[in-house]
Amino acid sequence: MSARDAGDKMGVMAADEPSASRLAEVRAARIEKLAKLRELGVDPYPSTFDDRQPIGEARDQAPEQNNDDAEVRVAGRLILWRRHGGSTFANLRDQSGQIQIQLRRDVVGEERYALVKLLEVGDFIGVAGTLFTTKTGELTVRVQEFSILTKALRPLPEKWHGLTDPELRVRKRHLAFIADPEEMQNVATRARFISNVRSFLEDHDFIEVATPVLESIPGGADAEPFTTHHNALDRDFYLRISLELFHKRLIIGGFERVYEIGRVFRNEGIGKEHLQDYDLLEFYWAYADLAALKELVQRFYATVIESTFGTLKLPYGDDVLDFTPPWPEADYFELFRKIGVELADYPTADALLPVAQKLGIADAKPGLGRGRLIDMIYKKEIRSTLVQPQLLTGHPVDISPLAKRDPADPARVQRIQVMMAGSEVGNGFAELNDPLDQRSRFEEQQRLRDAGDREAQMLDEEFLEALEYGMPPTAGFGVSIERWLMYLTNSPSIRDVVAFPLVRPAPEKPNESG
RNA sequence: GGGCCCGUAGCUCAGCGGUAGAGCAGCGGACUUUUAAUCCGAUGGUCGCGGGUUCGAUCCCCGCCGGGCCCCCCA
Repeated sequence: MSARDAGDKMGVMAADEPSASRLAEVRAARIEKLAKLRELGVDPYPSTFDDRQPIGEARDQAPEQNNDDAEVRVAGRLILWRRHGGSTFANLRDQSGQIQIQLRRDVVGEERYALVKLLEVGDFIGVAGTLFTTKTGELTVRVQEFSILTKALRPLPEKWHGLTDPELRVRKRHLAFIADPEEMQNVATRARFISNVRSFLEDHDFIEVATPVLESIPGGADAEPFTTHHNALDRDFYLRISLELFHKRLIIGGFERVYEIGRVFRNEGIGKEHLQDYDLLEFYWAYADLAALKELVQRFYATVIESTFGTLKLPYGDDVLDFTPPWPEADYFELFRKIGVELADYPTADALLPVAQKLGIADAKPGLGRGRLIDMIYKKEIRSTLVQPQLLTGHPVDISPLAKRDPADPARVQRIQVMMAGSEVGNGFAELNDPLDQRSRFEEQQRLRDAGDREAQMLDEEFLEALEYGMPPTAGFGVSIERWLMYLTNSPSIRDVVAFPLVRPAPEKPNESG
C-alpha cells in the first residue's frame, strides 16, 4: 500500500468516527472528490500549467468590443463559485489580480463539464479561453479548456467576512493573506524598500558584510539578550542585540564603508512598536564626521522613501510626515529646558532622582544611573512630542556609551537620532575611538549592571583590545527596518509589517495521543 | 508585570440558568449572463480547559490556557 493510499484511508475514516467534527466531514468530502478525479484519470496535482499569463496581464488584453478574439490562458485559486446548472461563474485569483471565468456545458462538453462537480472554492485551476464582457459589465473568460492544478482539502475562510479573529490571523497567516490579499502589500513593500536601501548604500560605495549572530558578549545597545547553547563547545552564547561592535572591528581592520541588514534579537516585551527579533540596518563610514552623517542620513531617508513610495509626504495617523530635507534639529538639553529641567543642574543620579519621581515615573528608584533617569524622563515627557521628521542632537554622554564626546561640551556627545511620529527611527553618532575613554564608559556601564540595570551594556574586553589598535574617525548609523516601515506604511502595529510575527505556541490538544 | 475585554460549527456571529441557533462553506436537488447568485431539502457542536454553586451551567463564581486593547518597557 502506498503512503498516499494510507493517507486517503485515514482521511476518510476520520469522518466515520461518531464524534467527527464538521471540518473532518468537509475534508473527507474533498478527499472523496480527489479520489473521483483520479478514477476519471485526472491528476489532481499536475506539475505545471504551461504558458500561463498573469491575470493582471490577461485583463489588459480586454478587447474594446466583445469580438471573442482575445485569447487568454490564466491560472489561480478559485475564490468564488456560482453554479447555474449548465453554466458556472467563478472568480479566479493569482498574485497579479483576479478575473471572472465562465464554464459552459455547451462549450467545454458534457464530459468535461461533469468535472465541475468535483471542483470547489479553494482549488487551483488553469483555464484557456476568450475574453468577453457580461451584460453587467464584468470582464470574463469564456473557458474553452480547463484543468485542475491543485485540489484543496480544507475550506477557505468565509467569503464575505473573511478571517477576523486576530489570533487566527497571526497563527494562520496564509489564511489571512487569502482572505485579505491587500495584506500581501506589506510584504511586497518591504522587499522594494530594502532593495532601495541597498541601492542607495551601494551607490555610495558601502559594501554589505555579514557578522556573527552568536556572541559571547552582546554589545552595541541597551537591551536584554536571548541566550542559547552550543553543544560541541558546551557553553552558552547570546544572540546579538546589535551589529555595532563587529562593524567597528571591520573599520579597525581597514574597511572604510560597510553596512549590514541583520536580524537582531532582544528579549523584551511585545508591543505595537516592539518585536523580539527584527532586521537592523547599520552602516559605518570611516573619515566621516557628524556633519557629514547628518547630510547623508537625510538624503538617504529622502531617497529611499521617494523611490519606494513616490512621495516625501506620508500620512501617519492624524499627521502627515514630511521628509523633505533639510529637517529641523532639536537639541536634547533644550528640550529638557522646555519642560523646566536644566540637566546641567543635576550632575548626579542622586540629584536627578527626585525630579524623575516628581514627574511620576514609577520605575525611577535609587540605584539607577543618571543616564537611565534622563532616558526615563525623556521617554515620558518629551519623545512623543517629536512628530515631524527631525534630528535630535546633543545627547548627554550618560546615555551614549559608544559615542564620541562633543569637544565643546564633554558632558555631551556627537549624536543624532531620527525622530518621527514621536518615535526613534534611526540613531547615529561619531563613534568613540578613544580606547581609554571607551574603557571607562564600559566600566561605568558594568557598575550600573552590577547595581541591577539589566539593560546596561557589558564590558567587551576583546572589543577594547581591538580599539587600542586604532580606529579612524568614523560615523555610524543604525535603524530598525520594521520600525521605519511601520511609520512609512501608516501601520498601527509593527506586527503589521512582519509576515510571521511571533506567537505563543498553541497549547497541546488533550487526548491527541490517547 | 497591572487594568479592562474576548474564546459557541471549518469561517462570521446570535443566545447568557431549563438538553444549543443563524448565515457562509460542505452534502442532495433545480437552474446556461451570475457576481455575497437564487430556490428546495438533509446534515453539522467536549459552547477554550478544570473545579465550584445549583435539581439543572454555554450562561453565575474561582483557577488555568489562549487572544485583544490600554498602561509600563526595550529600535
